[in-house]
Amino acid sequence: MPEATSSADKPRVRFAPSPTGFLHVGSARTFIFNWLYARHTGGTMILRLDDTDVERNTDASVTSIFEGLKWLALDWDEEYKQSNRGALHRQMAETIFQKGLAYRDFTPAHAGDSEKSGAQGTWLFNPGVREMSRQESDRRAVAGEPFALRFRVPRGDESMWGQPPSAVRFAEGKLCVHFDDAVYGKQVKATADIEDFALLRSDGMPTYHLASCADDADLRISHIIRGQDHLSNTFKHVLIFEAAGYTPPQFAHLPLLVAPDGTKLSKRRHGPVVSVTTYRDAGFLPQAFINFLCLLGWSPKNDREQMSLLELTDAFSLEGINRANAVVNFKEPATTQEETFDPKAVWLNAETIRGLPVEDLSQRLLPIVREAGFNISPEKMLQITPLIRERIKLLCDVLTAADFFFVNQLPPYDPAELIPQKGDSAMALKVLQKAQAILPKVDFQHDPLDQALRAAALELGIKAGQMFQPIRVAVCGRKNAPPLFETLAVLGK
RNA sequence: GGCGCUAUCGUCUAGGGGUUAGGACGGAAGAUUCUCAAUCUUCAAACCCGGGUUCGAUUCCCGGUAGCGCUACCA
Repeated sequence: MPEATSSADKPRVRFAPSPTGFLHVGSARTFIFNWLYARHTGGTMILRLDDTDVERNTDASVTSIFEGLKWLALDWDEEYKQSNRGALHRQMAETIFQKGLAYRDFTPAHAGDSEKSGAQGTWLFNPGVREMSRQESDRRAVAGEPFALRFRVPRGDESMWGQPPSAVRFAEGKLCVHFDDAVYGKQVKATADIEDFALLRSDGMPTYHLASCADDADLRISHIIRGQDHLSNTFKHVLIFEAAGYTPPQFAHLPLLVAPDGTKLSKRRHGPVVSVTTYRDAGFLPQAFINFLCLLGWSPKNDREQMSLLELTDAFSLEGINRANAVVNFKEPATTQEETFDPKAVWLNAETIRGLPVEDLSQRLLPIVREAGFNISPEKMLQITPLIRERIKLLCDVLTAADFFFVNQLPPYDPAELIPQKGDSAMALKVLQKAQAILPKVDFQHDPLDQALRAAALELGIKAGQMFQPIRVAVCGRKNAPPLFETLAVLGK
């Protein structure tokens, strides 16, 4: 397929969060997929705040979204706010209304809502209002009676839907709405199963469906890549686009991210593990986090797992997206502090850390160490970094892996730890005395330390390991630590 | 209740009418190393159920079941 040369032919995609909560991992993945698609195709990435729900919008949420996106360090080319575009939305509503494809509903909100769904079956419209004459409708509107504007979903008695190409046509004897999803394939739904949804609320504010479509049309969005929870809404959106005289864009719905219990991710139920900033604060690298999210619901189909942003961009395609929901395999936090992240995310992070140049890693580690109250120099940090690089999975692990480099006084530890394998406290004492005797004379470099301590072990008639362990514990305060000679060299006399 | 979507190891996934059903994480065992980590080797672990179609279905079709989504003047 020849590349489009005019920018008008390039894809335009958008990420459109509604600021009613913090940025969660599912939204982050939607952003990432949109971004990847835009960058892969040389298209345009748009960020649009879908803030039509005045009641539930919060500034804290807006902050959380920007904070999360800033950390991911993925950019966008254009930015919009729906609340600034009300005129556009109302204009589209007016257009649809004037075509006779929408009508005023003077029924008070929520009246008899318990009857709308449930055992009674599908609710389609409030009785009587759909057939109300234009004269009466106008009269009551002029009189100031509040109304919602509802879409007149074709029920088989309309003629205005005839002009091709229309998504509304008969299939198996039923009037149906059709569209082709890039992920889920051909989708068909009988209009008899679509209710007369609202376009405008009685306070004049647009609903999500209207605002979203009006903006997508106005911004010339070519591909709508979003969560699968919108798959059934898409029939309504197709209807809106066509009623307003636009060709619907290409849709691509993403499988949902769910919790290990199969339910959708929610902060209330599952805690902070669903929030992007939690991963940031726990010491994930944005690259690893992006990598992890990409593997949820998408596959390059060649067994590749660790991939750079460039490789992901290069490999990304809508065809690689699969259809089944994916579990984010975190463990329910047993204690309040313990976050047990998806093991694969942690592994990917550890791999990414290992792949980072020492200088970069050191630079990222330094602020964490300083934040914890240790005034350590960048030079020192640079020396420490290679010793712990293979021993940390999250950046914050630096505080537990390298603690003894930072403190003047080791916290108390069990003296029994000093006793070497197959040895006793007498041996430990012997070793430490020997070390005390010889170390002051040794040059604190790897090779001299190695030679001196091995020689000492030989002299004492014990194994090298038995020699090293008491020293390690005395120096580090625990048995498990980086290699001894390097550690001593960095620590200095 | 109605409508829609989905179903491969514990998890993420590859595959596809005939395969020893592949990879990764996690788990187990071993090797290596001054401990730990890293690394390497090995092992256990899956096609939801029932019908069809077919010489042959995990794969295609239908039904069931389960999960999820939508069914608001929320998004």
